[in-house]
Amino acid sequence: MQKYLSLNQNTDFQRTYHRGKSSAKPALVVYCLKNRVGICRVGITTSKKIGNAVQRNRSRRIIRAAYQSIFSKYSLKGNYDIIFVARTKTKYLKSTDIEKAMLSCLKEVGAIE
RNA sequence: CGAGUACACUGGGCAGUUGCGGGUCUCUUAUGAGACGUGAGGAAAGUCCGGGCUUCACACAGCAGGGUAACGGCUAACGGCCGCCGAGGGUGACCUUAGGGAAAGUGCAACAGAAAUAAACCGCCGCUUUUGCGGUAAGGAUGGAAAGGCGAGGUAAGAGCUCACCGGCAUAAAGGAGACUUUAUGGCCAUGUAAACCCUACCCGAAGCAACACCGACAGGAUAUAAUGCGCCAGCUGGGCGCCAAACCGACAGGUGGCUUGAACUGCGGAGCAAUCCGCCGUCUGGAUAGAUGACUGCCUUAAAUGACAGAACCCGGCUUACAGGUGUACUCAUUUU
RNA sequence: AGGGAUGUCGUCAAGCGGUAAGACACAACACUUUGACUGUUGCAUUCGUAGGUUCGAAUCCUGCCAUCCCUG
Repeated sequence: MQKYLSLNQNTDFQRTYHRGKSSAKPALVVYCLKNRVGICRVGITTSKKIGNAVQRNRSRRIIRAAYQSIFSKYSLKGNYDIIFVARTKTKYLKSTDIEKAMLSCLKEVGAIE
């Protein structure tokens, strides 16, 4: 079981966007960067482009369920800052579809074997 | 059966696996584990009104500014709601309505038309006579609006000049809680616009939970020497209060409280046409702080369940806007049958 | 949470109740061997949208919609 904290500072988000590796799928976008904090940190971005508050909350919850499922099965190679960005299609998908896309993204980035 | 009107309700349910926030209890211990129970709406939305609460003189005055506008009631309050009156619409159930004042004053009314708030272009009549004077507002084209409408009498021609009916205004009486309604009498008058300025009546102190209070850390600034100073209450004028280095102001960025028992909700009874109010019994029913209430699967109901609109951020009362589908109650119209 | 502004042709815009200026662009014609320049002509199913006030509304009032900005 991978332990993690939530990423909540704007400077951390900006650093990850600028320096991190990224991988994009129609379902979502993943940014990833190694950190020296000693624990993994996860952030989610849902912009106003996604829709109203209900649709943004739905996207956030699906993504959270997906990475919780992944962290219970796999473990990361090190400590990373990971940001998941929701896209317009995200709110129509199931969490299992998101999980597949997320896994392939994380492999592409190199965080998971 | 069809077409409608008004009001109210609903907005999938159950089970399993696996997660999250708050609370209570227990055990460990100084952050973990376990158990129990709980966790978004009718609009939580828009932020258009009103109030509570907090701070500013336990909070003041005048002006300025803003708001509301038939009448009676309800309410903590309201620009809200209920009832009712007037006006308008609909065959009807019913719906809509910013609905005070135009004889306090000012402004505006383009174009057209003779003339637009003030009389005379054509016309009609009389007298003069060959172009004028006087009377008149019946008729004429324009316009949203042309000096109440229409008919009769009357007249030189006409005219509310007189009369009947209708409409409007004033006075009186009756009914009503009142707006108002009805009846009688009178004279014939007064263009429209106040969602133009304005007048009248009533109401409004300001700012907002990022308020505010406390704790800890960081760390700067200016002025005066007891008032003719500085600061505070949106604008102006008053007026008031606080203050002397252990004070004042500004900036930075953490934690705790504020935080959910409330004009609360369920049920029963009573008052009232209703909005609403009163009494009794019972219940505790979100409180996050980058933000919880989720994900997946199966079964059932269904036309459809992946499929209405939509996510609390201090809290209430309204208004407005969005909303797939479904349900109930009362009523109206039309057709057919009895 | 509080406050403010704007919406007019494809674009930029004027218009303080009387029927929508102007510029660029676009289209047609003329000029030219052809093009550019230049000239002439044309181009607003109604001023974001739905109602209301008024004889008359882009303008006044009210409710929505969209966009932008400010304060903490």
